[in-house]
Amino acid sequence: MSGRGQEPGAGSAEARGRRRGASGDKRERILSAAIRVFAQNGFYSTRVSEIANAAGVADGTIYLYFENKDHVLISIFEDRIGKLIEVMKRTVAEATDPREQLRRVIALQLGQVEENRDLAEVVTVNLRQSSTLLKQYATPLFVKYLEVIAGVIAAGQKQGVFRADLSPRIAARALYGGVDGIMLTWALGEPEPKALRKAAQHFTTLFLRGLSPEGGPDAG
Amino acid sequence: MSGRGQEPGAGSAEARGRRRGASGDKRERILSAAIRVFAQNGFYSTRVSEIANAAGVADGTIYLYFENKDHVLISIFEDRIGKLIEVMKRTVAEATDPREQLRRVIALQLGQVEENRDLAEVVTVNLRQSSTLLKQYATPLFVKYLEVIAGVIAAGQKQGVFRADLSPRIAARALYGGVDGIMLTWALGEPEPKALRKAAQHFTTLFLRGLSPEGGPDAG
DNA sequence: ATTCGGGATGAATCGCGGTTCAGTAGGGAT
DNA sequence: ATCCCTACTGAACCGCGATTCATCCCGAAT
Repeated sequence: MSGRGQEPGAGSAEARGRRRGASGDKRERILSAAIRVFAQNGFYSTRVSEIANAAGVADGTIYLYFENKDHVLISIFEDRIGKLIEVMKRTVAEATDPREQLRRVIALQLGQVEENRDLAEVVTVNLRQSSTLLKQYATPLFVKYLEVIAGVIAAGQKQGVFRADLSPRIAARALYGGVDGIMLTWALGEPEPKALRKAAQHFTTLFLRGLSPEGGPDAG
Repeated sequence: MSGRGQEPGAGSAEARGRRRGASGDKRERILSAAIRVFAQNGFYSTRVSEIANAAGVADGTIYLYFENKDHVLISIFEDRIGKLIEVMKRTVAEATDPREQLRRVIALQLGQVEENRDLAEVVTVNLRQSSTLLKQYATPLFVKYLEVIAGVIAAGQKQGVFRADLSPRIAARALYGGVDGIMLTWALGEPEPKALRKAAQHFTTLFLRGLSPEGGPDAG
């Protein structure tokens, strides 16, 4: 929030790879450690020293790379979710049939999650922490996400492959909610990856069927 | 967590209505004040003194009725969500057609929420706070909720009004997730009650259509 | 009128943990 | 070999806020 923050390694030194081996990726190490411990304990129950410990750095080092504890979480959103949205846009662009696009979106999302259970937990759980600051950063990303989905649905409606009497934005929320609900129960519960894939399968079927205009059956 | 906690007013005195007017409902006053401020600031950002202030009692009074701050939140879940589940069971029992049952469940839930936006925010946001303690109390309730829904869906499948190739439990999660997603965006966003009702309408349509076995169209 | 008992009060306590910053270390330049 | 520069360290600081408890208050009982 202040105005300091010249992160180390931002200068020319970093570019030519300084220090032991671990120097350049310290920020990254901290972020991924933070994901791990936030997933484990939740944001508020996590001590900065725990993040430092998990990352193998000193407490103070965190503050060389992040303004404060809040910004560690914020950076997780910006880095990881931002990337996810980009990937999602690209994935959508790879197909033309809106049904196929939705299938891919769901698969992508739950697939990502499968590889990174901790990130899933951080996202589903901590997106909701109500600090005004976090809302401020998370909400725009969330909206952007919804817009991508809603866009696909609207396009499908225009093409006539989806029923037109549903609001794309509401349907997008439902899609988000469904995926999120599945992620949540998976993140909290049984770690079997099979379960997740099956759930994705069923949910896709359910959702596409829900959007289908007439008697046209559909499945993933 | 210890073993003290003889809450005041638990004895005979309370039964015959003691003290000013406000005595017997103090616990209730605290709970509803807590819902208000938790919704506003989130659990962790809320000071106990803020709850006390909002309830019009002294800080220490909170501890006459609740073991600690955690238990205030836990009590909200037990009181409010427990009641919601009871009401839901009764609502389900009022209808026989599974489709109608689901319609009512969705309407009930979003209806409740409409009357009590703060509770909605507390539930959607704080159910996820990751303190082990909270999980311990919230998860069983959550499971119970899912079981009610899954039961309705399974019954519908047996009767042949829902497609049988979807796991009732997964569908239940999707229902939960969808409702939750709608609640979330509503709680965070525009306060128009119209929007919520419309969303409920659309979601019901989407979901029932998704469950429909053949070309049988369906709507709420 | 006085005493009794328990609910209510809220200022003081006390531990916790985010943040700081004086000091360390090590690589490069000379 | 020495100096310099900067990333890094981690012990100490300090404010915050949950919790406590000595005290007050008020209705009831006698």
